[in-house]
Amino acid sequence: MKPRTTYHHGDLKQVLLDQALTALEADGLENLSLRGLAQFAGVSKTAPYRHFRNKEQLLAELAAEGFTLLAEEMEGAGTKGDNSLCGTNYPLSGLEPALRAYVGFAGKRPQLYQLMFSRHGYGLHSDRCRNNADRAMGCLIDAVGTAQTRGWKTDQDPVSLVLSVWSLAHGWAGMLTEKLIPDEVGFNPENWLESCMGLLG
Amino acid sequence: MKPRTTYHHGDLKQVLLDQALTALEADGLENLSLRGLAQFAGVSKTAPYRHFRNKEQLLAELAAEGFTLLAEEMEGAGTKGDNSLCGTNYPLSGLEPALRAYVGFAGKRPQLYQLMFSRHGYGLHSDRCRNNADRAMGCLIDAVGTAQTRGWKTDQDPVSLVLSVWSLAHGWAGMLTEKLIPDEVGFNPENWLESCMGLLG
DNA sequence: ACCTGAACACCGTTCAAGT
DNA sequence: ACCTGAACACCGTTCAAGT
Repeated sequence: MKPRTTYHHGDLKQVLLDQALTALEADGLENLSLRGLAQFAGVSKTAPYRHFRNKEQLLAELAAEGFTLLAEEMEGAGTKGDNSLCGTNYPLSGLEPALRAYVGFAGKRPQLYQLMFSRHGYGLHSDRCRNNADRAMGCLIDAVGTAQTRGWKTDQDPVSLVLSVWSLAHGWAGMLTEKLIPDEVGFNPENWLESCMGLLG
Repeated sequence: MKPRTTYHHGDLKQVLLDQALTALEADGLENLSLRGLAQFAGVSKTAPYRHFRNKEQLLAELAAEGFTLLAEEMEGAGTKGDNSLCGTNYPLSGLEPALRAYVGFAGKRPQLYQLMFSRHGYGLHSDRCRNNADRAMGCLIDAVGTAQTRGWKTDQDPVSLVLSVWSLAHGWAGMLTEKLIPDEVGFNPENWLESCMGLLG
């Protein structure tokens, strides 16, 4: 954007990643180009190759940043059960804030969410992705486990139950990020969460 | 592929669509090119523009074909309740085959499923998409409605309930098409359906 | 009514060369 | 250690011209 005075940029890698996130959310993955990012950073078209093996690796690092954000959001959501509209003694009181945080993240950063969970293995290859994905999943696992100790769906296998609950959250996230529900229906994250809890409860 | 003898192809539009589906499932959307399709059909790079306004419109027609397939699959699934492992008098006996058909479609044609439900409005613009999507959704609505008349979740709003059930199915479809669950977990459509019914039941 | 060829404005990526 | 410029092999798309 602004021309620089030194031959070396100094902070190119992070600028490229930051701008990649901005451009991703603004224009979508299909309009994200390495050349465009380079131009924004005021650098030649091939300069990004000094910091990323290729486009895919840049996207993988972006996905890794996304998993870090998701983990922080989930861990800060109070899944221990202090944040529920239904009262703290309700078995699902920890699950509700966890689902709210998860789907809220998808709603705030739809394109990043889609990138993180798209095939191509953006979310699989790096340890950083895996570790932070595990942190986020850990919140869900804890919340489901707590609910089971309080008598919820005690006949179900814990692993199956977590996967089913995650499916529900991932599905709703997909409907949001892909804009599948017409505006006329008038649904939003909060009233969906309500009907979601109704389905689970 | 094979060179043709007449100046006019005769069947170009459908050949392009057929090959688009084949190439989509084989190599993914990001590797699907109009020029590649034209070359396969043995035609110049610009010939496809005689049949489609642009690449997006070809993809939209492909998505429309997908919704037709999905509707047929769902309507043939016996959602009236004759096809359940749990017995025909179980309230959810119609929901089970509907979910199996829906997720089965996603598992068989993952890339087409993703295209149909991706943003860009591939699934929104044409009436043909909408009509067939409505047919498929109708099966789900019927199955949920039947379950409610048999006493399942009678306190829930029918529309919310359908959306939640659809979220669950769409979420599982996403996990399949995006290969989110490691093979080690050993999950497949059939044992997921079981745990899914456990969550709902 | 349908197909072609040249042309334009984009891509990702490689590589030898510059600082 | 990092950045550049030319070059290559791709894209989607337009348009005047061909059959």
